[in-house]
Amino acid sequence: MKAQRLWDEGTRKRLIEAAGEVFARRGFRAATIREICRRAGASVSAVNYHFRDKDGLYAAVFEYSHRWAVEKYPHDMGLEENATLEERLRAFIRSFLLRGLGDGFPAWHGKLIAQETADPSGVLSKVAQTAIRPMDEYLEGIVRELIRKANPSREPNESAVQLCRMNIVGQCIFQMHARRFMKIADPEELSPPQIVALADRICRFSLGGIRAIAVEGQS
Amino acid sequence: MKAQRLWDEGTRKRLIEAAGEVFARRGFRAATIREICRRAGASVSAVNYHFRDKDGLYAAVFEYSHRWAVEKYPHDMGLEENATLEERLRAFIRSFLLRGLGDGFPAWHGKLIAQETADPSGVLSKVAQTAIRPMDEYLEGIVRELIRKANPSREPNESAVQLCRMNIVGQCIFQMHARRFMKIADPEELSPPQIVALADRICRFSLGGIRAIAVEGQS
Amino acid sequence: MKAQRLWDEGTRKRLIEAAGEVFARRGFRAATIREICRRAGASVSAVNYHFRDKDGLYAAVFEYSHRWAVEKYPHDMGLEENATLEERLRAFIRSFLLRGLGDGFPAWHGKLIAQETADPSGVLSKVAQTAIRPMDEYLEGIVRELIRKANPSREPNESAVQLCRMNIVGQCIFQMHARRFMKIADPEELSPPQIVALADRICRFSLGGIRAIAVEGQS
Amino acid sequence: MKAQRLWDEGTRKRLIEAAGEVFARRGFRAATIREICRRAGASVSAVNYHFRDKDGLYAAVFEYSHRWAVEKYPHDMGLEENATLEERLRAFIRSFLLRGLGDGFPAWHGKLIAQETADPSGVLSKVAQTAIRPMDEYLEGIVRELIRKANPSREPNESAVQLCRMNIVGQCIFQMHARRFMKIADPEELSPPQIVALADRICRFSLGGIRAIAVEGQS
DNA sequence: TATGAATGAGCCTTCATTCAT
DNA sequence: AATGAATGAAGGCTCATTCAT
Repeated sequence: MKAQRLWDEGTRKRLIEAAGEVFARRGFRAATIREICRRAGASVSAVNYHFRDKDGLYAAVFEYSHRWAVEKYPHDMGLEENATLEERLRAFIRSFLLRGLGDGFPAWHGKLIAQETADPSGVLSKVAQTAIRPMDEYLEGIVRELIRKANPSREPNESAVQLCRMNIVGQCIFQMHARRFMKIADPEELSPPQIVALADRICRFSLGGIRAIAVEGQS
Repeated sequence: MKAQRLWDEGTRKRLIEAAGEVFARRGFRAATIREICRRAGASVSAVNYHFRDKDGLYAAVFEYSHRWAVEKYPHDMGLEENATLEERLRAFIRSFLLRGLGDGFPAWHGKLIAQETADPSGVLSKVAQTAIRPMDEYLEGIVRELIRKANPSREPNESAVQLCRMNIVGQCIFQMHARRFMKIADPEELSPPQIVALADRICRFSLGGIRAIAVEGQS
Repeated sequence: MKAQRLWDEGTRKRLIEAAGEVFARRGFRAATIREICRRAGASVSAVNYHFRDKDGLYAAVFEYSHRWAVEKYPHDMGLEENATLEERLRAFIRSFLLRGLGDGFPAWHGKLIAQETADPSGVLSKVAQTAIRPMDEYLEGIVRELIRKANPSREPNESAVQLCRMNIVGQCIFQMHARRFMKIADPEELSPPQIVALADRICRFSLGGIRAIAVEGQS
Repeated sequence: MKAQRLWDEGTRKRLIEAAGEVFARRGFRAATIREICRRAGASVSAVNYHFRDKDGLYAAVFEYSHRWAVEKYPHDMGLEENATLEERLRAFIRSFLLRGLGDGFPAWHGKLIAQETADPSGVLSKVAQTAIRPMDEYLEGIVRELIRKANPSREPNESAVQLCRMNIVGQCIFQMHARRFMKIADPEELSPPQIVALADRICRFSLGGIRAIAVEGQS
């Protein structure tokens, strides 16, 4: 009976997983319900039945992957309370990249966000903000403190904080896009250790950048 | 006859310019021939007549805007021969951003590249490489020398060079995307001076990042 | 067990009542099972379970509302045996209009017939005839006698009888349609007294018409 | 060349004519673009190309048939200036019925109006009013004068005028519907002389009705 | 050179229906 | 007795493309 129950929920779940893969690869607009359903082994009407809309399916996928991503790769990656700012930035970048690189559904969420960044579907007004805003603010806090620490003599310039935050996010998202665009690395995805190593270098780069920005206008 | 010639090129040119605007704003897939032709004041068949394909039109637009962009905003922005590496990096970022932010057709090319980065159309296999590779290599050279300069004691690590290059490009492209995604800035575009100022801060950030990467593994 | 029985009939009955409302408002084709079931608080399968078909549900609704209508508004409206022909015509028109105007389920039946008149569903072949034919014949008898009375010198012309009958029905049904089509009256339905008053004027009009037809060809 | 021109316009025209037939028979909602295009020997996209929408096609059909109907069967049917009120009413009813009974496209317009009366498509907000309102007002004027003539002692009661007008229209429209609903007459349509004869009897009936209403409350 | 007419493939969606439980 | 899950058929619409002129 339980197996049955699982199987009953199976279609819905298979639909979400197939959709996650297709949306992540093609983006919202270019993805077609037909392809998704074919992969899921379901009829096209199934989407309408379970999610009402293509929009509804997209929102469901986003929410699903968001929940999953936050659970598996929290922003602080399980850091201890007394972690340094640098450690926290590194953890953040690691989590961000782990969510968006690699294959399989751990990476949907980041890819969806990357897609959404480049070509907003307009579907995710509320849900996307609830997913993205906290992330932004979390990063913002770290950056602000890093700037303050690098230049304690004055209050962090707000536009400098925003600039640094965007630069960091930009570097990460570009990694997600670049792997499809340029054939820099093979089509094969990065392994988690490779992703972590990449994250750490981006962190190092960004720390250097933040400190340079922090002392802007002084030398 | 000359009038004829001019008029002939007129339709073709209006088509390209209208297409540039639409492709830049919507991306290749979402752009429709109808909208382009409506803007150009031409019939839908005109595209197929002049460019054979939607693909053909896209390629033409890309090539056109590329030529235009390189001419108006060369990589080195007219720097003198004996300019420092830092000055050359700053010039490069300025040119990159000037090509992709702002409105009007000076900004098509960057926006096309940004779109292409996020959602490759698959149309630009050859032509895109001819446009993008040289740019990459030019930047690569600057970065390599900057790393060498920051850490003359050893030969620049190749992967470090690539990383820094991608980070710089990522920051720039993100600026192009972000303005549509987040409502950080109004829909109104940045003015050239604002773009230059932004470029200079990104340059400062990147120089800090490059130097941090250059000494990686040493301290 | 009795509770069970009641509940069983409850679902069926709620379905019929919800369907009556929706069919009356939208017509057979435009009505959707989903809307009906939503209103009835039942699952969509319930229709197929209880009535086999959308057709079956429609037939059931028709029969139900017919039975109800005849019971509440009989053709003669409880007239005495010795009522005059004019009184009987007036009663008939009153009952016809009371069945089709006004809101709530007393008015379903007339509205269903009005819909069916304008856009036959093809579902009600037998059942509809059993509902409509007697009504027609009843009216036919009244009309025939009125013609005979108005012109006793000759046997009523059969085509004249049919014409008058159709004219009367046509006037009544048009009242049902008109209220939706023209904004003659507000969306708000007529009260029973208003309906009766309207019926009486249509009766007066029709009596004048019948008499004019009765003497056709004589003056 | 002219033949070509005619043929070029042919598709659009064939579409309108096929649509007129289908809309008249099935109503707006039940009619399908596919059936229309099949009959017209055109692809489904042709509708979109020529009329943008199913709505657009419907509006075009309505306008086309309206223009045609008014031209062929004007309200006054070419009556002379000094025609009596009775003659004018008869002419009106003749034109109304000639527009809606019979087969072929002379009868579309009336059938469309009959359909629209029973189940408003919501498409014809403006165009329908321009077609229907004048007709209504024209009839209204005749009816008002007839009432005044039948009872010169007092000003015609406005609600009486409306009632009579609606009764007349109701009788006519019912004739259009009835032929499909009841099998009173064969599926074969009426010939023009039969239609005229029918119209004249309805006119006689209505005159009797109007006079009865005119003296309402006096005897 | 340039275009209006027309098309076919494909997309999303709705709806009545069926089936296993 | 009743239902949730799932489906197939069909509908309207969009879009890039072709063809004759």
